[in-house]
Amino acid sequence: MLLIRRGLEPFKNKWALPGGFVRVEETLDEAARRELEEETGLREVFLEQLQTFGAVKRDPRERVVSVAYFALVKPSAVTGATDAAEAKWFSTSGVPALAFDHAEILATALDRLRGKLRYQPIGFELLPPKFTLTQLQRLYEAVLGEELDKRNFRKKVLSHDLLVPLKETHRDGPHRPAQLHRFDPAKYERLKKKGFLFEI
Amino acid sequence: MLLIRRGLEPFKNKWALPGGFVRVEETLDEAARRELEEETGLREVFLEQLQTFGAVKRDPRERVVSVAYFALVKPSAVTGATDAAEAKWFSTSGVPALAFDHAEILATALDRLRGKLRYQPIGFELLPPKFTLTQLQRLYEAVLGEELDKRNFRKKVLSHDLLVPLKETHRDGPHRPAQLHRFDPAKYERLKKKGFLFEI
DNA sequence: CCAAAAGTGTTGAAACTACACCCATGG
DNA sequence: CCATGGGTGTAGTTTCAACACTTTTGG
Repeated sequence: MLLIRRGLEPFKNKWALPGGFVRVEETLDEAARRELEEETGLREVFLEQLQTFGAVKRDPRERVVSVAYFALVKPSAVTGATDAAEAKWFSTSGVPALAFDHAEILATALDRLRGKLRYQPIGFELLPPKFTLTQLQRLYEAVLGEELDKRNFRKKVLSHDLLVPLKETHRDGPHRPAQLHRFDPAKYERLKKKGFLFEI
Repeated sequence: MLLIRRGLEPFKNKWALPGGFVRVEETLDEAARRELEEETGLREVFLEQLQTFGAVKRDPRERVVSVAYFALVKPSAVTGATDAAEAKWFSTSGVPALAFDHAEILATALDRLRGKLRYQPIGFELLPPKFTLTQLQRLYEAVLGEELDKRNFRKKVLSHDLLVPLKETHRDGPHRPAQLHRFDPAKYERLKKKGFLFEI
């Protein structure tokens, strides 16, 4: 996940989720996209409203209600040109103490991601356009936090008839090169809309 | 669903979802519970944040962001003493035109309810403490909008080992009386917390 | 005795789990 | 030639869907 180090009080020098204020003339979704682009330079990523946090004292200065969003972003795609003073990618296992109630927000986001991954094909947002089945499996294992059986995983994924094998292979070290795949865009969109039937 | 008829402009005399403003010294959840109690007199019901709606012109007067909640309430439990000038229960099939973007909010809530019903035991919030398996099945059919096979439904529900058959029966017309059941509270709470494993 | 809802089992198909070996390559 | 990850098939078990008749009661 992408965190920024706060430059101002309160919680000065603590890590926090990136965020900002909604403008009067933009929707919540637009505000989230704008902030994300300011932080990462990325557009056109998966972005979804997570939940709204409204505990009374969550900001010690005054009452603040935050509408949290979560985006799925490939770290490799972030070119480094960020808005914030200091921004850094963290893995789910090595999260530092966070400012405000951001730890709670993060936990909620992870729960949601794990839940969604099981019945929606959102994992693919995190992969490059061409990928190997092993990369896809590693992604699922990272998010779900458990190991998956290689043969069963492949059977399941391929049974959805969503992946197109490419003519290219991915060479990576002293072993047999891996078949590259991409999504069938039409089928992918249909599944994403309907939401249904993924489950690994 | 419970709708109220608006007494003031804008959308005067249109039906709308019940709602109100969050106070500075209360959380969002507290505000939702307070409003619900003012409308229906009910406390201790299932209540969950749905989503936050923030389109720019959703209220023609000024910019308003609404944090929508949905509650599961037995209409029979509402004693009639409501806050609003006119309140009425509607079925999902006979919804009138709604004020603001409330039709969108309602559609979102129904989607969520249908989704949740499949993997969380929330349907039970809508039943009396003692109920028959047929009542439970009717509830699932109403929410999911499809007919279910009686034998398969019973097998599935009973397999969760969540229901306790009572000594009483439910007499209701010229036919065999139905066995009444209640939930095993401990198992029910555990399932509700964990969320997992329901699926009909 | 009749109408109406309650209650109950089986079978074939499909999906899931567990599991072990050969393949192609770079060094 | 060897170490490394890529790739493949099967069998036993479990779960799912489809389907029809008997039971108990009130009128």
